[in-house]
Amino acid sequence: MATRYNPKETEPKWRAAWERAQVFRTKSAKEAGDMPKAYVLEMFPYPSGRLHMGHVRNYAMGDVVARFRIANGYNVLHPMGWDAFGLPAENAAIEKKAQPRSWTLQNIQAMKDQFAPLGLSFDWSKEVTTCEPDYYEQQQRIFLKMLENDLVYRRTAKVNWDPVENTVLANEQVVDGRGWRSGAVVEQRELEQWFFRITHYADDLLGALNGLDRWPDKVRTMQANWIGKSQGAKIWWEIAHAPAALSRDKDSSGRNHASDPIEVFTTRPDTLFGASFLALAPDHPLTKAIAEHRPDVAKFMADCAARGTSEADIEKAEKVGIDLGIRVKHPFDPSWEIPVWSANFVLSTYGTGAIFGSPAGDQRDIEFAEKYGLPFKPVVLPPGADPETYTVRGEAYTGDGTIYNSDFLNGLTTKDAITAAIKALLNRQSGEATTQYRLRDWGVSRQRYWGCPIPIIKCAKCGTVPVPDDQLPVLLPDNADFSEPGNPLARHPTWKHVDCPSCGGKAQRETDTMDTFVDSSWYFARFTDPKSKEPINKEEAAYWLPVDQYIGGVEHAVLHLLYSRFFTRALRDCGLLDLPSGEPFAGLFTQGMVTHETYKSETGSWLLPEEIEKRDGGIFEIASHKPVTLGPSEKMSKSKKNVVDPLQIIADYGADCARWFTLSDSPPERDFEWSEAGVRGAWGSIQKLWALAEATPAADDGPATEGEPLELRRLAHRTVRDVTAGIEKFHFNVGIARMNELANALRKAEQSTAPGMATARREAMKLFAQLAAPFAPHVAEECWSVLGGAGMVTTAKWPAPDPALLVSDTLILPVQINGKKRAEISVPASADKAAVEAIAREDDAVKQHLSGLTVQKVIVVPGRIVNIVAS
RNA sequence: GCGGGUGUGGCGGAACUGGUAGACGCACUGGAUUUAGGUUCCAGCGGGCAACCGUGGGGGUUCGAGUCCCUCCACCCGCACCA
Repeated sequence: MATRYNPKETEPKWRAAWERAQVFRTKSAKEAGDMPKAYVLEMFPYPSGRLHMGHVRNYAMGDVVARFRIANGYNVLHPMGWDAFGLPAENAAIEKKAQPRSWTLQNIQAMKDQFAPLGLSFDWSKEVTTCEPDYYEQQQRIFLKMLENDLVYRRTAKVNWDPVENTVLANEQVVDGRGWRSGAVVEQRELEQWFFRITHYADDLLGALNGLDRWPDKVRTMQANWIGKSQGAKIWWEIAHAPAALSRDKDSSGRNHASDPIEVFTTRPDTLFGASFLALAPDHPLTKAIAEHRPDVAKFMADCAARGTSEADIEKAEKVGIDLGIRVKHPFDPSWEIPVWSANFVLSTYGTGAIFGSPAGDQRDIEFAEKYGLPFKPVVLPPGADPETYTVRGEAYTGDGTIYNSDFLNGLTTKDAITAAIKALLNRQSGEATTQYRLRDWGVSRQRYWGCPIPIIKCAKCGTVPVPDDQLPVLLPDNADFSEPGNPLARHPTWKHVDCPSCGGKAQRETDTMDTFVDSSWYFARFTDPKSKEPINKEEAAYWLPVDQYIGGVEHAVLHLLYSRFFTRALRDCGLLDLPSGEPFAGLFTQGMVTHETYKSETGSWLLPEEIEKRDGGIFEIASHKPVTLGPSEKMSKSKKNVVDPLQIIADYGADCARWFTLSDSPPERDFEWSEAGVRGAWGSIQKLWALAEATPAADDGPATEGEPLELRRLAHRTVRDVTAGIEKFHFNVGIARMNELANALRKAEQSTAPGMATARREAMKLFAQLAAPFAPHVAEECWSVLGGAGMVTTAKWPAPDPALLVSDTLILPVQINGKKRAEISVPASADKAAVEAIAREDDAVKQHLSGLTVQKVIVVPGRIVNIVAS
């Protein structure tokens, strides 16, 4: 008699069995012998304290890959850890009067308990927690090593300053020019900040993207755009005339604004003869210098600084500028004087913060020149245009063409003119070829408590002094005061006061902590030996890295992945890591989000999925029986209440069902729509798998070499082939579809009494259990056990399809007449083209369709199709 | 504006290098089992009475196009006054 599969009993049983047998324990490089290795990693979570469906989907995918590799005889590293520093802990500390540390550690424990029932194949002995001293001590060591190697430096930089919170805000925390929490208007402030010299690797980070052939193109493109390489020229414009009031003294950077040339970057030196003006960023040092004696320029600067930087603001912003009263000499004609303006559309953060305007060839320049009546002429003649009549008004021409109106560049193509112009600039020592990047150095200073302390001591006498190695880690004090805004470290009564390691005098600690992106930029290397006394165990890391398969959300496509790629290069060049390529992740997969329908009550408030019911073709609120408005399926979020609690699903249906469902239906890279009906479908699949196993005969009944039994075996082996390929290609949904087909066939086979069918069913069912194991591991173990499989299915050798069973002796071929399918014929697999054609011509349906027609041509594609062309 | 992606039944989606479009699942319909079902099982399920028509629209290459080429449209994502 069939029993119902009960995950509540079965799932804990098998998790305990895996634990006892230590099946997920990773072997070290030494222990592994000649086993192939596979490092499978999902992006580690922030310990919010609450597991959500996105986690389930992410970790279920990684688990399929990891379990598949284990079954294929790989030494697998599949670790888990916690990205545990960051703002939410400080917010909790403020709201709940808890300490960030205890709040975080509680959350970690809670989430560990929530992860447990999923049956994931983690080796918990590799656990890493970034807020623990054993982790951040090593991060401080890395920081100092990078400082030694000139990959870390300090400079003043502009930051978003919240005057109420007394802290720096990340760009993401500035909403419409105001602090996201305080609502205060954010100021731009100059602060001393620590930077990682990521730009040192800009070219390599860009070039090496080509080699990452197991990364999504989308992510590679996004990174390439982010790095933003452009080739062009620097041009030095000699000052012809500067206002008398402009200071003749050198400024702090050693620049004399009244006489030193203005440096400009351009990608279009070919348009130099079309120059109409120079424009400086409003916060360019020269603009500032002028502003000191020109109130109108000072006001212009202030207006620009007050203007929002959001996309919408930029869209609307009109181009405005102000003449600075300076004139510069054209590099190719010193008698030609060009006015220098400051303009709001010039960014101080890109290039040199100064441009030359060539209005006929640039849309921004033409708008600016026309607005202020600055004269200009076209210098690029589009193909086919008449030089006598060609004019440019309103709309710039940015395409290629022939250079004219341009002295020695006349007649050259755009491309040749660029080369010629750069050569001429070099000869006159007024410019040179150069490459610009959009990428900027990574500012890591945060005026925050809950982060990795920067291991630096500031001494009035000795400057910035690294904390000596034997004094690491610089521990966070555990009695931080969050009762006032600002950085608790900076106002802590004792923590920051120390003696200078160099001179022994009174000194102060750096009170900034590191951006949490630093923590996640090297954790994958730490996982290879999380207890190491070195930052990274070089031997283990050399064995395990790069990560063979990394899985996570596409929201990390740029920052996290770029920072990590930088870090592995920096670690390598500091001698801390043996990874010649510098690439941390050989394979990357970015999965989609989990979405759910949204529901709104009559009163307009959002409703939870469990607050509604669907009946009679409508949706109603359970409490009030009133109709509910169905909204689009969106990413699960608390604010829209379209969330489903994984713990509840696991309690109701079991982990296998939740895993199976999140992996079915949608391709993993796309969004996945959670639905109650879908879970029940998955529940049915799990029950069916168990029912089929239980109904499988206990003994063979002779050879299964013909008829239905043979067909079943063929299907089973095709399923092995297709599920294997599905896992390797991340087509989990297709793999599950193939298994459903096998399940349907096994169900049919229960009705058959053909001799050999018991043999075929036993073989097919065991294969099925093995194939299902990475997806639904608990029920697969239970099936394997009832089928009499040896050992555990988790460690059983992954099956290989029998090639003989992947081919048939007879084939069903479609027959087309003039490209339209008219018949199906059955032919021996061994039949040659002529024989297939003969069979096709004999077919009644074919004969009928050919009556009255003359056959022109017959195309036979062996094993595929027959197409008869007739008229 | 630049870059990337997607478009196939009522829905999610299959379809290897061009070769039977709609696998598998959901929803729905009919039937059987059951005291009952949000159970299980069986069957049907793109449109059209049919010839035929159908993979966002239009054109093309081909014996044959969801797949290749041209063009247009819609939606999504990333970046953005980047010189």
